[in-house]
Amino acid sequence: MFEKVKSPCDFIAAEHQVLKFWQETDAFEKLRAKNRGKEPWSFLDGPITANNPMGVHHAWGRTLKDVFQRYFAMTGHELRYQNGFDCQGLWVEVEVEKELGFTSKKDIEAYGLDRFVEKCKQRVRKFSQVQTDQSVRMGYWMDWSDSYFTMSDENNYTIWAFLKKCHDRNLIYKGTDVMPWCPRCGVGLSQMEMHEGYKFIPHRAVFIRLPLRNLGPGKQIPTGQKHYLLVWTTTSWTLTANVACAVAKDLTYLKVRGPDDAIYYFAEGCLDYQRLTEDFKSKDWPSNVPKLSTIKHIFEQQGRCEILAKLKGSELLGWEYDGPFDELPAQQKPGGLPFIDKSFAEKGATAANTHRIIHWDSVQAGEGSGIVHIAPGCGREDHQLAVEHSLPCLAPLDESGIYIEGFDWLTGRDAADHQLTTEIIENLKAKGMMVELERYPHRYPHCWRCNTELLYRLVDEWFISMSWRDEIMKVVDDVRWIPSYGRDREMDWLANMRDWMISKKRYWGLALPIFECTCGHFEVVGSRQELQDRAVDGWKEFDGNSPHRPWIDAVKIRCEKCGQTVSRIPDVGNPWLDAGIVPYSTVKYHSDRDYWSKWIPADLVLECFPGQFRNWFYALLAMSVMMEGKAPFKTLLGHALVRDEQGQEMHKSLGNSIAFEEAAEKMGVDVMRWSFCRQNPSTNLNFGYQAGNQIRNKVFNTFWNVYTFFANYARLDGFDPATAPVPIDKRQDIDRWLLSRLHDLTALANRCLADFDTFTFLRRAEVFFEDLSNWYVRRNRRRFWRPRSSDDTDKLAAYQTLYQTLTTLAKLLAPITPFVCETMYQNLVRSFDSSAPASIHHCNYPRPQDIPHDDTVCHEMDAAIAVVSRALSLREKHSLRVRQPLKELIVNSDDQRTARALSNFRDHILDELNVKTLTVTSDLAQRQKLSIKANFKTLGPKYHQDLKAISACLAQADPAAIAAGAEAGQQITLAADAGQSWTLTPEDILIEKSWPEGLAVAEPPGPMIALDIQITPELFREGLARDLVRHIQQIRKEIDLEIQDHITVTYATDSPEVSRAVAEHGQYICSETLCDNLTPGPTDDGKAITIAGQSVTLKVGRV
RNA sequence: GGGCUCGUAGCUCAGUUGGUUAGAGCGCGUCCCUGAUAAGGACGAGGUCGAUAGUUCGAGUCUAUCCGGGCCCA
Repeated sequence: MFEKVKSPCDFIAAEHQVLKFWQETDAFEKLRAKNRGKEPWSFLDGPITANNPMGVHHAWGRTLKDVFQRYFAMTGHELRYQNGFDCQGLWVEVEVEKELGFTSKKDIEAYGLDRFVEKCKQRVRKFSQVQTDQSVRMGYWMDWSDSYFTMSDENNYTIWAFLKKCHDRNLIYKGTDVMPWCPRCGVGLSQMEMHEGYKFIPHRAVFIRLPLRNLGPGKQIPTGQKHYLLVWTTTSWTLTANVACAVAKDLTYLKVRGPDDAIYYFAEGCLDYQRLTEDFKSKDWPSNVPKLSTIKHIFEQQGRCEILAKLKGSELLGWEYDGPFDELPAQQKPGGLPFIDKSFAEKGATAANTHRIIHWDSVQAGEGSGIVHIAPGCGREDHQLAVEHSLPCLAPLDESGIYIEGFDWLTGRDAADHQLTTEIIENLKAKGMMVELERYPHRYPHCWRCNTELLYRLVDEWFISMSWRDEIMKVVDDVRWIPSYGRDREMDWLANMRDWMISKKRYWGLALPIFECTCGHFEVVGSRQELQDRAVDGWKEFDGNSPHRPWIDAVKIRCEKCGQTVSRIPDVGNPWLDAGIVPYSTVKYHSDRDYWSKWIPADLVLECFPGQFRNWFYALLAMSVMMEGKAPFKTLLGHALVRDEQGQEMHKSLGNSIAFEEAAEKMGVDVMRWSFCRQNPSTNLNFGYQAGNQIRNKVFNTFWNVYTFFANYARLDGFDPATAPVPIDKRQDIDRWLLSRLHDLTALANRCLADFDTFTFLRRAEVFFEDLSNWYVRRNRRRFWRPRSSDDTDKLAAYQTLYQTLTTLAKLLAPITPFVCETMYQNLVRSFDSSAPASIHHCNYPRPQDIPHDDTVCHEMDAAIAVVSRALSLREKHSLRVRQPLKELIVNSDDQRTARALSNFRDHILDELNVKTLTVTSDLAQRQKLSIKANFKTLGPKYHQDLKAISACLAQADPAAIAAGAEAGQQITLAADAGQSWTLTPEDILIEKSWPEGLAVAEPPGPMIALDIQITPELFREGLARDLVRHIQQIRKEIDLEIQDHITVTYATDSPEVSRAVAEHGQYICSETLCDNLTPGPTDDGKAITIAGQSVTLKVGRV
């Protein structure tokens, strides 16, 4: 027997009950057991960073992952259900540093690497547990005892194997490069990480003048003259490392007499250039920063600006100048600093004596002066230019952004210190080099973790050469990308990426198995065994520890080349190595190759795509191509970002982010899941409680209310789902219609979910709920209320139809909203059939072929609904409430289908519209009253005097006949009694059509229908009776009666109309309201109501 | 500068292989219904489908160019 169901439902409380139920009944394990050995369906989970609690944005991807896993389980597949945690890397270190109150790497070293790494591991364990608990709450079925951790030994050693393969192909190298560097983290940022932290902020920018030593070798500056290069920079600290200046050959430069009557050189295009005019208008422009001046303006302010000559950039090449900080020892150090180039050193080349103008294609006129200050130790392009033009490099900063030895008064100072910038500017002023100081806002990179402004440093790091990118690009087309432009994104990245920088000078992460000897030779160790075999020292200290710093650092090997004892490089690895190796490290690649082949390539990878084309997807593809020459997944589904309700990015600092737990307990997990699944994954999701409420009202309340309606009546009626089904042809058309719709939805659900598209499915499901609730249930309520009788076949048909629909619907939606579907299933199915699967998630997914479909009935219903909708519109237009019965609905139909539909669904249409009769006709238009008139305009000129007679004659004629003739374009002959006759052309007749009084008509487009809106006194009284019923029902509700309770009603009214209505329709009123006795009488403390302007007092009592 | 992507109602978005009158939700307005009821429903206003040109019998849909937004790369 069904349990009584309450409405509305406390969905959140119900979710907790279901969680308990699953846990107590081991539901997940039973599902696994059921599917073990079946065809595999392989999902590969991208590791979630176990560094913080998960947020609602994680829940999107995890919901989709769960949905597809559940679907493929219900269609009889074996799954691995392995969740992954990303554990290693700087992001964890940063959080641990915060916990411990550290501000620099020195703090970590002082604290002790072993303790620090242990703290990192603890943090990962803690948050992996938090995320596990959260995931369980959201109904994510995974084997939570078997999650993989990227910090595992297996994961780390498998990366070693990958790196070894790379090294076997000579792809690993150590390179120096200038890279963005976070002085706080003491670490270089990869190309991948750079993108995260650009911010529009103002810096102090300077125009300086650098005195020319000559105008090219041998061309002296005329005595008495001063010639300057005008140079501009936003990072004045880099001026200390200036080596050269760059111009573009083809650009035009001006020779200008400027301040101090000196000669200045800069690009012509810069003279009047309005810098950052667009940005100045934008809302991002800092309010305290004034608009930028043009060079012309600056010069004129300082005295003069007189153009003396124009030169091509090529004419400036080779000119030599005095650098801004040539007095620094570093500037005078042969070979540069700190990476001393021997060949330069031998020639005595210093930065200071190298200063000259070089060519660079990228120089443009515009921002700045068109003469670019080049500091090869402080900029990536600068460094490349230095290589091309054989310039020494000065790299002034250490890893904390502090000036190294050799920079005199700057040494030991922090380059990012504002005070230092001020001092540098003062210094330039004192040397007479300052021209102008300004504040210049620009997009400047920041560390995406700690928000520190980045610097550019010359460093040495380890790289994997990507010379083999073609091999990776080849497998990109083996993958199905959803959305399809993902493929192009990935290809774009692969075509443009630089070599992969894999080292980081940090502590918690993959220990790069690179051993570099002082002799220059380096080796890559490919496994733990290999390391043990080659260890000459430290194995004992290491053995028993995870392959992390500091323990791994103890192990030494012997250099193959020179025999020296060699240490591992201290660097740790890029965390995308950790995640990219997962299809190998977590799927027994090394221990069980058959198992691996069974699961890889995975059928599906599903992640949030922003960023991942250059991160995880890239690492997966690259590493797998290196390992096995193929892509490790077949389909990739990417989804976009979660925004707040207004479409703003969610940020804790903005106060608009929603914690997962809060959403779960306030909105409910099923609602959350629905909102994720109904979203087109390629567009950002605006997530919030208002949207959630909408979904709960629209979808969940509707679903629940239909379920409640069914369950409570079925319970009262003793409906038994096991009763032999009423044959489909013995059911009503509307039953066949509903089942056909269910058939269609089932087909769509299978098609969509197998194709990883929840969104199309759910949009259709929402329409289905509408139809189910607002059409099927509303239309069939009376079949369920009907008292029991000897022939209950029709009632049974209704129960069975709705029962099948609800149980099928629950199963169809079980992957999407596993909680509410489970709740319904337990009551609808399990309460009767203890042999049914214990959980809905153990059921087979519904198949369309098991549900009947009748095409004709669907089309007919569409036609019937269209008529109803038009008729309701007519009622609306004429302010006729539906409770007021009307006499007749006339539908014009000249096609068979509509006619058949109207006859089949006649009762539904009449009942729905509260109309007495339905007439179908093919000539509704004929009911229009035609009137014809003479067209005096055309007749006048023809029959001057006869007009009156013609007019009289037309008034006598049969309008229909005349109009028909005129419309057919025929000539019309009129004959008067007097014997006169006229021949009229169609234009001579004016035809006017009007509908008879009392008929409301909906004209084309759309089916033409008419409603007889004349309300006779009988109809009016019937309307009154219905109003009374409605009010009595309302009172029943107010005094909390059960639906099966009987009542007595006493009423009092002065209105003879109402009294007569009661007299005529008492029977009807009583049966509708389960009233045993409806009598006039005293109604003390009764309820006063007004119906149709008449006041009535009602008193209702339970029998 | 190059690549990708988007542009449909006030807002958020659907719109299948080109095919009658371009849809939904929210908001707004006017009502209705109520034995699903702390809900629900109907109707209405609101659109040059970013612009222009082209292909076609027919373009929101295909092509080209331009304008505007976003993402990515340089």
